[in-house]
Amino acid sequence: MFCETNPSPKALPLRITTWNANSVRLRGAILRRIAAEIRPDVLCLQEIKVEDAKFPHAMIDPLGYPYRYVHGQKGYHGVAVLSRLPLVEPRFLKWCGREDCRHAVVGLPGGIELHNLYVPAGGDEPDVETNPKFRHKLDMLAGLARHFEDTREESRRIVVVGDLNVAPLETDVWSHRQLLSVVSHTSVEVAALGRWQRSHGFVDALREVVPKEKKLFSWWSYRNRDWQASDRGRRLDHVWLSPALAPALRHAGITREARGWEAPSDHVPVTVDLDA
DNA sequence: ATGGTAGGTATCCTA
Repeated sequence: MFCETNPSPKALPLRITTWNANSVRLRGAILRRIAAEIRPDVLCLQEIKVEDAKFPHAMIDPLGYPYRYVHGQKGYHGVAVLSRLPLVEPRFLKWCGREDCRHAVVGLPGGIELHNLYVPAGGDEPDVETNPKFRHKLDMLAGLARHFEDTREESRRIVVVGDLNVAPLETDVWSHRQLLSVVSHTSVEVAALGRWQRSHGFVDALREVVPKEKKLFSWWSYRNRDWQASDRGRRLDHVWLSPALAPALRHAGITREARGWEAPSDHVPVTVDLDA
């Protein structure tokens, strides 16, 4: 369905990868492998866990990403965009009246608007009355839905990427039944994510390519002895395309083996190819 | 039902 039309005679091949690095300063070796083996044109990072002034630019200089937008803070959260292509009007958005660095927006050549997001994990208890982190997560998802609904414009060519910290489908977790009351897969979160997705008619790029019946994960906890053997994963990292951009989708995939690389993040890279 | 590991930071918080 996504190969029927060529949206532009001068379509630009564009590979975008999203990855929750879980501390960018510890991931030099993995960043080198992503640059060499996945070779994205644009690499979106979440949980860089570093303030802008201490971002490891020297470590990234050899990788061929001269255009960078860093939106970080000390210790927690933080997002960054590394690009081979110029970034147009890079900026950040704030949510829930907080100073958290969770959302960067950059323009790419061809009029593409790229949103790089880190949604709160939400703590342990899926109860907004007792757990302020869960309330924050639902508030941010609701705020994003409102924002994209209020600014909806069918011609906008939008890519939303990031760690959205919700696994929406039954096959996005290792056990739907056992995770129904575990934060990331509760019905209230899935509904909130769905409202945001529908607010702008976003297409879930990975599920355009991988059938919904097939299990698909992008995160495996550090707390399992053997992530590969137990395979208790979840799909928390996503790429969405606006309706105007969805026909440009050519491929999408998850670099599962990166979970087994030396000194891994608990998340692996998720990549899409567009003819944009 | 529980605890398991990793990262930032400076004593526990977050995931």
